[in-house]
Amino acid sequence: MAPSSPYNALVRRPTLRDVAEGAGVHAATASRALNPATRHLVSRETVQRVDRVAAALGYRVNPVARSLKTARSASIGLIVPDLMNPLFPPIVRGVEDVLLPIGYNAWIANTDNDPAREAATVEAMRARNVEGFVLATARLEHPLIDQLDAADVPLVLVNRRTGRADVPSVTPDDVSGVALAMRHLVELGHRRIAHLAGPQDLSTGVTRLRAFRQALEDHGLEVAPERIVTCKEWSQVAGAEGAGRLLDSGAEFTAVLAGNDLLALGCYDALAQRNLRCPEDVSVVGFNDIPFIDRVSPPLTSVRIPQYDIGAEAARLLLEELRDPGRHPRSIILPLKLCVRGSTATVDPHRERRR
Amino acid sequence: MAPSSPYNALVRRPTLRDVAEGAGVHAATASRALNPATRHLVSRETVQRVDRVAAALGYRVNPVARSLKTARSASIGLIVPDLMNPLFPPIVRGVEDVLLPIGYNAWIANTDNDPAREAATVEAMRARNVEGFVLATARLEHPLIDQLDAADVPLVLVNRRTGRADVPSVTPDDVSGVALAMRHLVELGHRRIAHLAGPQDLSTGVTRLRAFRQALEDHGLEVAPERIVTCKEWSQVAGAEGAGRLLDSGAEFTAVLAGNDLLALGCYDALAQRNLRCPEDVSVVGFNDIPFIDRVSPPLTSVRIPQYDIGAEAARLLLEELRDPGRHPRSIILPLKLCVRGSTATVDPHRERRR
DNA sequence: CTAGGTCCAGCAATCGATTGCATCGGTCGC
DNA sequence: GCGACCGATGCAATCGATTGCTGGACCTAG
Repeated sequence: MAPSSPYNALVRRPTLRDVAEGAGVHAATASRALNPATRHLVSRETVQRVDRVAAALGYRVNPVARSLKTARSASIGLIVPDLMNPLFPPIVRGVEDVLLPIGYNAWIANTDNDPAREAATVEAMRARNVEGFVLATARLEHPLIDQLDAADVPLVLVNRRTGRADVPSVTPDDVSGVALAMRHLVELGHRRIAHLAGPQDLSTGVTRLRAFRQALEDHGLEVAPERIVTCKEWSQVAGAEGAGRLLDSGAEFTAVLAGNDLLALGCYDALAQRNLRCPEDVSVVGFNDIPFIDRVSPPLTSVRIPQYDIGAEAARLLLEELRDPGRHPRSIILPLKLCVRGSTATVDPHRERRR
Repeated sequence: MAPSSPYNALVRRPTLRDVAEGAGVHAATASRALNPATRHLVSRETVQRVDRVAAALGYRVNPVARSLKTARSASIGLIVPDLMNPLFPPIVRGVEDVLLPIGYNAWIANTDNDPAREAATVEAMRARNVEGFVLATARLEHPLIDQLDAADVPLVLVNRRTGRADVPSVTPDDVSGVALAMRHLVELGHRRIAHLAGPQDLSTGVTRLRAFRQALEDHGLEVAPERIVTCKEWSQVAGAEGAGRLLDSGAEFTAVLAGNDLLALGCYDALAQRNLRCPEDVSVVGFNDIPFIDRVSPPLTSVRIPQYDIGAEAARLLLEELRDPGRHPRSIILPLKLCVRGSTATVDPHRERRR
């Protein structure tokens, strides 16, 4: 159907001009009548007339034109490092469930942990006038975030934070989470506990490691450097590799606190490869309590993070920022709880002596 | 900083006019010089001059303005029913990995299996001039898809299809997949096999059920209606409920073919609740081989779907459609293979007699 | 020497909505 | 009875890029 078709008028999306014409008013008046914020500038009857015509024609504002004019978009960018990590989908849901009902859209993007891809995505979204970002990709050193913050782009970090101070964020209370896990292990009789630490360029990795050390001290246990191994990334493979190093190093321990669930899974692999059993030989605790982690074998004892709430709170925080930009940045720390499952057991005194 | 700040010129994103001015040409010329498709209309030197100025100013085209004018957007919509289902993230990745390198963006959205939310999202995306859709939400009866198709919106369905014929799609070869799974069970000695069927308003649910019946016939086994139970949705809860009905009905069977992995997990739950063991008492086969399903207990034997490839192929198909809209719709069916794991075992002749 | 053609670049309209300012009729207060 | 004000609406510029058309410069062929 050629654009010059006589039926064109019927096919084309109605524009504001069509509505205005139908209602016998100027487009400006129609615009004001349709917009709740400016409706009061237009007489009662005109508003009704315009509304009726708009409904009859099935008029919907063209967001592209509006966005060009207003430099806004009623949408925000939601950037996650890796959608395949089960941690993130629930966060996405939380964000969406808060934003969608009030007419905001969340544009989801995956960076694949690639800063270049992240920069490109953020740039593309900014060019499309997104009004702010929820970022789940923060590193301790994160030039892009510094730059966005400096440019006063509304921003909320989730899960992880950057080294810079005052970017609003919603994060789990990692310190308490580690403390919970450690108390659990100590109560089971473990004294020599190892830590599979996460990447040390991420706040979560650093914070959990620090909290691990602190917990050891709090329980009067020795802080043995050989029981701490750092993994390059939050993945099962890296976890297996790290746990392998730990096991092969000859370090003595009866339990492992893994920096997150994927590392814990990797730890399972390393144990199995060496014919060690969990929890009989080594207890393992994870972090995040990602979906389905209660179904692995053995079911992983893990620190539960309120993933959905993190997303929801982040969305609310961002909306606050959008509504009143001058406001002092606020961060939220959400409480955690420990889910005890089959991967942790009391330490076997016999084995304990042997190892 | 007020918008009238003297530094405004430095702060503001450079526009095409700025570039044109800097290069001493008209904006139209700058536009043509910058656009590869129209570059040939401009003299060599002018192109170079404009390029240089654009680079110096850090000019980037405003996609909103361009989109308003051209009614295109270099982006497509990617609609999934439920991001929390681990099946979908790999598909998303596949789509992104094909589109991003060629300058297309994928706007991801989650419908939460809600047709209203889906319609709203699709409408919002169309209003933003997305050039096409990859839909993972197809139902057999799907008015929205019919409507999009009728409006000649470029469309590719993934994973599921609609009842209407000629919408291009990329789907797994469900029939062969079921055949593989069934042959495996038969080879293990199973003769009485039950099916936890998926929703019958989805092509996957229907196709797999039909293939299940066919496989029974092919192996000369009885098609016993009491061994077929339908689940309302693809979820663990629905699977547990369905398997519960199956187990409590008194139907006799030694193996269950679950319509997908989540149903299989639910089946595990129902078995555990009744103190039945898998695979000793009942073998279970899943479908999709979602991430981590090899880690559950027992590791699930499942039909592997090339999830990433489904996404990638869908993106390629959509690009083809965009490049030459007249073309006849083409669909792709991807081959599957069976991953045999711990949830299936030879049927125990003793138990077989007993049940 | 001129008609016709090619190449290059500018002009101006356009996409669709928003918004500061002007206008106009009418009311109110003095 | 007149200026001030107010409420309602229209006018026109604007956001930033694209593109059909026009026209000038220059070349070539007849």
